[in-house]
Amino acid sequence: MQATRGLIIPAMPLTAISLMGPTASGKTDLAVWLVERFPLEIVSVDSALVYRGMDIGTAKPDAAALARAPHRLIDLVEPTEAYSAGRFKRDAAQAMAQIAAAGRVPLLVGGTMLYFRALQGGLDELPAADPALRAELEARAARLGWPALHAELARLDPETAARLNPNDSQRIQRALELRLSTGESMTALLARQATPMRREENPAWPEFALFPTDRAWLHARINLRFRHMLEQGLVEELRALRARLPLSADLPAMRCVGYRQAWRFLDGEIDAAALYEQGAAASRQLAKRQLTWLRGWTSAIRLECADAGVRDELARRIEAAIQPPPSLQ
RNA sequence: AGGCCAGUAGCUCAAUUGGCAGAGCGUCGGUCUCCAAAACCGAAGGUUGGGGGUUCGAGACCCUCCUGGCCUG
Repeated sequence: MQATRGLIIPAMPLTAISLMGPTASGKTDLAVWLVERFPLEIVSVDSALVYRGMDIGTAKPDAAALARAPHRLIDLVEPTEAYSAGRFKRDAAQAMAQIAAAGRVPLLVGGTMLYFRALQGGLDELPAADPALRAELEARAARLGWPALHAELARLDPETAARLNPNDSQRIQRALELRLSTGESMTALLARQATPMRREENPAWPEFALFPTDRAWLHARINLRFRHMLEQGLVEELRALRARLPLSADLPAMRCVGYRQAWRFLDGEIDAAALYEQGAAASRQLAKRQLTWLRGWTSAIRLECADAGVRDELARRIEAAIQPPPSLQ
């Protein structure tokens, strides 16, 4: 037990606090508010906020918010680059260590659920992505179709092929990539791992999830927010990025919600009305997938985010987590 | 006022000479081991504008009413 900044740290140190939630659920505002009241420091858990220059469409916190509450793991790479869950796991571990060394507790805030899972131990040690090999597989798929590559995978790694749909391009590509680069099947590589996938049953630190039960409420917020993004110049932001960087539509950054649709608008494929409709719809669908993750995330404490009292509720729980009752000390 | 065209799933539209009402998008649910704001899978949803008629059988043909659009005056 040690005293840090006047707080009693429990014998089992509090390594972090997670704040998860679907897009537009109010995570950032809440996190900034919490940082001003507790010895916390924000680590962004968001696969889109890592891209420099993509500010409007990702709802990146503005300068004022960042001044009040600095965020780690935003603006890490150019939109021409590909980030990854593996890299996030390393970057986040480093950020969390630095925050802990400074006597604060990392507040992990975001909606990229695979990244949260990776942090909780759900990513085994596997070779990183191989861009050249992926490009080769991509080219082959363009010629033969993904079902043909799925058939190939069925010969090289029957177990993995059996659980993948013949159209599941990304996972077929990943499994082939592993098999071709290491000579071993993904099945064999995973079987050798000492640490089984932990999933969400045994979190290493407290997890909170903003979970709106009223879908219409969330949809209204999403629609309004996307309209504001367009008014704030999402299209212009992308136009400038395209002028500055050698971007293409198939880059991960350009497949982000809003940017994909703005790209098609700039190319004249859709009009302004369709840009709004399709962008808002993509955002609603993202939220739905995030909610699907959260439903199965049984260890997280759910908070009704449409409720005005959510702030104080969360503050109370965080206070209790940071400073456990005397009986535990 | 008269004439013409249209009305089918939440939206946009298909449906052979009258023969089991479908698709895309959206919506909902799910999958998820280094692209995850990605990629993929599944489901629900219809008194075919209303009423009447012809027919073994009508989304389709006939009558009538309603609604929208266009043209003419």
